Amino acid sequence: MPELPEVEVVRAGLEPAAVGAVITGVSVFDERALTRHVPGASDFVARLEGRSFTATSRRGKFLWLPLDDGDSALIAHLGMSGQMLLRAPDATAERHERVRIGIEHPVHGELAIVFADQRTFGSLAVDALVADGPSRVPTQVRHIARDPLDAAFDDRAFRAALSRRRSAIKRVLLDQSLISGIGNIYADESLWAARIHPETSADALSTRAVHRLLAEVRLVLTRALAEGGTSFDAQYVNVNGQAGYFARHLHAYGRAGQPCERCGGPIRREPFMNRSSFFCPRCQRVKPAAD
DNA sequence: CCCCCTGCCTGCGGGC
DNA sequence: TGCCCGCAGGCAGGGG
Repeated sequence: MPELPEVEVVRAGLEPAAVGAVITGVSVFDERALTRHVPGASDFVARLEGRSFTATSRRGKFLWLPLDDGDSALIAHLGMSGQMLLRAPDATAERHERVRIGIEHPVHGELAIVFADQRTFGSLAVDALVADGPSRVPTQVRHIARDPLDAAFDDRAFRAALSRRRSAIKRVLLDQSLISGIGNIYADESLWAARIHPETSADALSTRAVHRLLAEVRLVLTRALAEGGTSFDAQYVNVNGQAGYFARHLHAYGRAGQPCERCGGPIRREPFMNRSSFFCPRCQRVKPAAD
């Protein structure tokens, strides 16, 4: 599923092909892929054709490519099953192809950026860039917090925010307005690594436990990125259609009933926010470990 | 502000 | 074999 590492793999894959490329044509096959672009398909197309991409950027699970008008960007959110694929300009349609953006790159020549999405939770848009401190972000990204791999992420402010929250720590990790880029998989993996029960009240975590958790979040995300992300099925692939390899390194997520690799006890699966939490009830206690 | 809930979608696999 | 249903889950928006 596309969380921070997967979106970053896609961003990095688009970068060499997209930056400096001119948009030669845009085809919208399914308007549901433009739910984030309120003015509709014809406006979307008009704002892209003839423009060039000047960069690629990402915050949390949002990625965007600024345009050469200097004031707008193509933004993409992959939802659960969105894919951004680089294809030959005449490549046959993908199974769930929603949008195709033809580009001409000064070095790589003609290419197509294909947005395919089985469950249509993802979408594209052209959005205005607005100031956000020293940087500029699309308006739709303004409310998204910096992610834990961002140098400007404020650990102290995060800890202070946790101390004011009584929600379960896992729920807080999934709140993109507080810390972005973490989804169900990496929340479970980080909590397992930090030995924190997902239902622990955020305000019950010691300063030490918060630091441990942040360190594990960063380790998990960094390792997953190095492995090209987590792929369970065909839903997550990079821009060349290849799966990532981090699934083989998961310690908790998807391992219900299998032995915890730390203590040997069985990993438990529990319903959580209309999905599941995977954790080790023996080494992840509701009370944070006193260390 | 904080918290909680719902709607948005499709494909797959298990159960009968 | 074929049907039904549960499940996967990020995010926006609205109500309390």
